[in-house]
Amino acid sequence: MTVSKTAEKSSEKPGDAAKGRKDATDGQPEALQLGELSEQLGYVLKRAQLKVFENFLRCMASLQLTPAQFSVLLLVEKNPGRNQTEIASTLGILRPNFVALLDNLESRDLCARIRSTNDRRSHILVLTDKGKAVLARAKKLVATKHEARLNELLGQANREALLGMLSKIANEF
Amino acid sequence: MTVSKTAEKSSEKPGDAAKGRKDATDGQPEALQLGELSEQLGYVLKRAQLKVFENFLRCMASLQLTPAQFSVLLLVEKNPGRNQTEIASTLGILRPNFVALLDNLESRDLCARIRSTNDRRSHILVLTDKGKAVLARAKKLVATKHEARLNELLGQANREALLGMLSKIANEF
DNA sequence: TATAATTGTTATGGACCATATCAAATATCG
DNA sequence: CGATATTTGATATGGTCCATAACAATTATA
Repeated sequence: MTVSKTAEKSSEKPGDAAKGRKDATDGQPEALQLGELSEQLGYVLKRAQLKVFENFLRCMASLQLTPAQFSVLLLVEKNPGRNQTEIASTLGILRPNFVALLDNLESRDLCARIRSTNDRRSHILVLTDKGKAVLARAKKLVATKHEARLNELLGQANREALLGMLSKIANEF
Repeated sequence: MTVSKTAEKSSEKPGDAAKGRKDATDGQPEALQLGELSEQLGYVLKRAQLKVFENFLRCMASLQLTPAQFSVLLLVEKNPGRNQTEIASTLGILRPNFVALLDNLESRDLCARIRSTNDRRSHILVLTDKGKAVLARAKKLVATKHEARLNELLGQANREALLGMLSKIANEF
């Protein structure tokens, strides 16, 4: 299969260069070739993560919860009575950076710091009633708007397989 | 190494609370329950992404290339003769933030900005010889150290399935 | 030709992440 | 017991990445 006879090497491959791209006279700007980039797991992983977070924020707009805040509420609900260091470290948040995050949640009356009676250095974390209520609504939003859309896109089985592989990477890589 | 056998059992449920966790007398700090967090795709996705980037940086330590820098080199190699706006935007990098990134690569003589003769506003991007050589070595490192480890962890078929699903999310979500 | 749009760039502010340091409280050990 | 070390929450600070506004030079458009 001989492709073309005259214009074989004569320029106009998608990215030729400084002398001859005429978008003005021509048509579209000719999309770039991603090439090996689309095979790089790190690249695709990052882009997918950004999309998922973006969608998460949209779904949670009415509750004004970021992914990090949501994860804190979830973890405190599941582990009431733990202190800041424990909650922060299992989320991979450094203690200094956890302070402002908690200040925010506490100022919105979603969770509370309680001085521990055992160890008066530490602050025990608990959800307030409002925090529990907001979290319940957040869970519903995530399930119906966020995760549902992922299921729709990938299918239930694929979504679970994806979760399993990502967990493996997160834990064993 | 005398193991005290008296305080073996403490009858504490994992998250009991402010009245009675005695790590001092007891054993381990009792790991927290992730609960629904481990089912949140966004959470697992983010953690996996961090792990993958971290490993990428380790593999590239000898070449001092970040994921972003590597992606720029890959894209410029595949699309020589494009300007900054085109390269940056297909990578999701805003033009202002792309300047410093390019300054870095250019100062290391990995790529070059060339004033276009068509449009003297734009800078055409090309890899230098050194840039091509470094990128070739980088590709080898990524293939043998980075992606190989992922294949080892997931298996070839699963790795490809993972890539496919992430691409779907990145593009269609 | 006058006006609008584009390109690379600078300046700037916000969000997130990491380290050092501190006071208060507790643990450890002589 | 008491001196020292460690832990906890907190502050200060710096780095990186991300986003917006603005600008000069250049090009496109009305």
